[in-house]
Amino acid sequence: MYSYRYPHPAVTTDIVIFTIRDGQLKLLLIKRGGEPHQGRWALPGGFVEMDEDLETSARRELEEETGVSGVYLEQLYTFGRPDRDPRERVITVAYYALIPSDQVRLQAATDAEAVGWFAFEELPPLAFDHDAIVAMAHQRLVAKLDYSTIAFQFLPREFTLSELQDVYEIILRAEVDKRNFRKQVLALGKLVETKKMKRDGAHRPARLYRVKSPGKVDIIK
Amino acid sequence: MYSYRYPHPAVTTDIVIFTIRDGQLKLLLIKRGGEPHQGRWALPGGFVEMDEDLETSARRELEEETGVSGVYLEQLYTFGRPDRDPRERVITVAYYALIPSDQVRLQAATDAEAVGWFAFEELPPLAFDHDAIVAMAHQRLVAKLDYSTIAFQFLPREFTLSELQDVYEIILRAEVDKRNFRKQVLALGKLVETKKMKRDGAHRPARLYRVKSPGKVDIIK
DNA sequence: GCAAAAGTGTTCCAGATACACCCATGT
DNA sequence: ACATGGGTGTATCTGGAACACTTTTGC
Repeated sequence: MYSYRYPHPAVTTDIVIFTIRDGQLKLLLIKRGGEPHQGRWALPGGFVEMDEDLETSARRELEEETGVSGVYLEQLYTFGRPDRDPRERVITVAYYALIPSDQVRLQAATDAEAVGWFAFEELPPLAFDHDAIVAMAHQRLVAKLDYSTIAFQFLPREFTLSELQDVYEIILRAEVDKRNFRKQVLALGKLVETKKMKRDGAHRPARLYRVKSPGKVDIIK
Repeated sequence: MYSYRYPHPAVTTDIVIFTIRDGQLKLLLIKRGGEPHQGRWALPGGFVEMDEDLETSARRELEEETGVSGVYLEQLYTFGRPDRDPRERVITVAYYALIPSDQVRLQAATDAEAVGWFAFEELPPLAFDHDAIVAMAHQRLVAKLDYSTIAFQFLPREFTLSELQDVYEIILRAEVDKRNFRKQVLALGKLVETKKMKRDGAHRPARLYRVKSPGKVDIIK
């Protein structure tokens, strides 16, 4: 037992994990195994341990659910309405993560019945206030697409410009002009072309590019 | 005594309170009355009560220190390094607030030796990791100046365009072209002119304006 | 009448937008 | 040979930047 002179809230981290798969923006949810909201889908997350940093806690949860590490992770917002969890006062520091589309391999989740990727457009009802967290994460993602190089984080180490354009079109839900897109993205000077080409069908092969400083997200406006 | 099966961190809110006074960007600090960091300057803040929302907690601290309410307040970031407070694990949800320059009247602080406004450019050494919090708040403020109407929050109900321009010049530490500034700010359609003029010296009186929706901060880009 | 801040338009430039055809490949 | 996605350049538009003089007041 741990005792304090004043009441202390519980603190958790929850993570909105985005990826792009099958031409859709998807996010990872786990089915809750216990009460409250048993059987409902929820964001992966858990209690912050006393000797770990908030971001460390989020990365730990992320790795437990997806097996991935070293991906882009950013603190989103802290949610603390007193009634957001019926058990006790729980304040959650929400993060969001972007997983390259080739690194998606789910783990057997420890404390959840099931894990699944859901299209952002077709989410099931979520536990707690997780719909508000997801909404804010999506808003942040869309905003950052515009003024940062965050989109690169969805792609594998080497990728074609068309694949990069797809990321933008899927997230923005809008078509992008190919010539302008290539001009602008190359003008950023953040990409280098490789000597490799990608061949995947009855058409001209596409040049593969990679990011000059992978993992780094730059502000570009 | 309050007991838990697992250890719980303490949670506080700290507030970076900005105002503009004497042609300078200033922020409010309190001198710590107790250990740790006794006698050092620190951000106002305190423990979150179990039945209050995080923003409510921040507003309560704000009102205790400055007597102001109803001002702009926004969550900034949550800081939770395990060693940021030597007493126990303390996670702080940082907010920042903007006080109109005519509403500054300090209260007798309850748990602090002294309270004072400091120019942002000449801050004393701060307690805990408060320098990092202040740096992030300033960065956010500068960024928001560019793509939102946040600057209006520094001004009284009625103000001149020159006063508004001063806010930008002080925060950006750069001169702004008067004609372009007025053109752009009026084109936003967020201001209405009043019939009043401000007379304050041996020069032409200035038209007073007010914000169409005070309290509201719009994204403008 | 002079000092001091308020108020006012136009030109220029750069970056964003719109737009259509040829290329390399697999079948 | 044809279907498929890859790759490329120019003209136009628009919003931002630069820039100087007249007006109204208090003393």
